[in-house]
Amino acid sequence: MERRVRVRFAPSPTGALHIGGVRTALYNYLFARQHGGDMLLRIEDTDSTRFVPGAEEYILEALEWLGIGIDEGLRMNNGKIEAVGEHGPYRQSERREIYHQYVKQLLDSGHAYIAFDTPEELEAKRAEIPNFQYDARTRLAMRNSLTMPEEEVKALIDGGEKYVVRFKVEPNEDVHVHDLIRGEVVINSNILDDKVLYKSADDLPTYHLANIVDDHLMEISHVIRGEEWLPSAPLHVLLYRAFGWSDTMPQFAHLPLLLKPDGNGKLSKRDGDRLGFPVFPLEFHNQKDGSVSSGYRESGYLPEAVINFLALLGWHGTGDQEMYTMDELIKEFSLDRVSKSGAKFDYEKGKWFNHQYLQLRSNKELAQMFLPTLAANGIENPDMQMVATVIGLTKDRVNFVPELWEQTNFFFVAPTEYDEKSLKKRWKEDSPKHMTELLEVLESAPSWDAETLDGIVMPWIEAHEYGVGIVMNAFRICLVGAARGPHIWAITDVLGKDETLRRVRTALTKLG
RNA sequence: GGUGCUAUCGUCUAGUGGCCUAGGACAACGGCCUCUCACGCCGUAAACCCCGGUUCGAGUCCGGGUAGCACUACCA
Repeated sequence: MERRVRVRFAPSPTGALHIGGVRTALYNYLFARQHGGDMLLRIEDTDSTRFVPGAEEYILEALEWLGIGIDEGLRMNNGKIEAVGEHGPYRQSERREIYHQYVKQLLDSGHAYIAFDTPEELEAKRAEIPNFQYDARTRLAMRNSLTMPEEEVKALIDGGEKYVVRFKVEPNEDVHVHDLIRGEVVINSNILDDKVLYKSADDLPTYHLANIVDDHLMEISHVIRGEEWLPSAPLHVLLYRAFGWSDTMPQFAHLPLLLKPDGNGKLSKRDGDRLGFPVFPLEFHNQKDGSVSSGYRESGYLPEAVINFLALLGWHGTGDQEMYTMDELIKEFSLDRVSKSGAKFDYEKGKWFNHQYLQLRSNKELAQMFLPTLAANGIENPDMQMVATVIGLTKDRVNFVPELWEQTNFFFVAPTEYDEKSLKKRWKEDSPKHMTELLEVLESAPSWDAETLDGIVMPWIEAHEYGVGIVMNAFRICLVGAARGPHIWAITDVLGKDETLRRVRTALTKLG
């Protein structure tokens, strides 16, 4: 009775893919891979009014960047969207005909009915009656096929009257939902309303109907989605039953929500710019309202860092391990180790993860990634060997690739001014004298490498009792422009003899 | 308002009745390293929501309370 594991990620193309959605996709992916099953991607675009152009491409591109592979449905292939699989189409807007027959099935079996109440009428009703709900207690007082003669219903439809199909929820029944994370959840059907399943206005089903029909037809075995869906899970159970699909109903797992780092509530798309960190994987240019939202990729995040960070927001392995590769996650992940409570989004930890993964990347690779930042600072066609070297010297002090510039700028551009604080603390009365003498010592260096320089400079300092700190810090200011940076001989090594001496002379002129 | 879910350091979490004088990580703080700034290393501070019950024994099980969150659309 073991069923092939088939899971799906089914976003709506209503904008950029929220980071919480990314985590849902990730958990689905990990679960599928672990069980040797299939990960499907389906687009749920049944609300034509909320469609945002470019959102679909964005979602697919984001998943591709993160390494969340799609086995079936829609996916990116060389920058183009492709559909793979035998259960298509994978866009709900292209599945109209499929839904028609299932709407009819429910209508014919008496599990659903046609309703003509307009949105305005319903709004008025809700204003008039507190806590109004379209259900077993009220539907007989509304304009629907339960209260109107068959001929009238037909006449209205033929006359082009807009209508919806509602699910007929039987009252007072305890509906059981078995959740893989939360256990048994019981909800009485009285609190469920007769949900709209289909709207004739745009000839499209609503989420609930489309979702159940598609999951059934696509042979989904496990529905792993956000906790916001838990309240409607009983409705879905009832729908499976109405269709006669109870025996193949997928298992449910409702994931804890991602919460705002400050205050309370679930993390929303707006929190990103408000709190100063991205809530989207990629930068998104909303073609509908012209807004631009920052993304993890553009902020300098490595995909593996985002994956690791997200994986641990709501899930934890058996030990104290924090660093996980995707393969390790696939091996270790399990739904019963997913937390039940919501997780506040901790951006600081995300930065730490990126720092860790940055150290794992090769200097050569990082040099390539650093190119745009260099270009932005006027450094074109740099010596890549040299770039890799300076990155090796400084990468352990940054969290993001672009931050490398602050650490390495002096390697590319000689200081034109000198940091005042450093000067005050490290540039002493004797410094000009020391630097002048140092110049001579360096000139006489038989070769230009750390060992040699250290071998002649240190004894010279000692012989005159100048103090290592005093001399070296002044020297550092000449080369860097401030009291910071890697080991001094590492700097001279990259700069070379000519440039090193030139910088000391310049400093001598400027600082006196 | 109704229904549901949840509840361990500031944050993410470990903990499935004795191994818990509650462990790890991020952040914070202190120290070490050192020519500087960092990194790194070492250390410190920091939590079982409350009240009952079960039990020889409860962070862990049960009940109640409280709080937070989600849902309550012809949105997903």
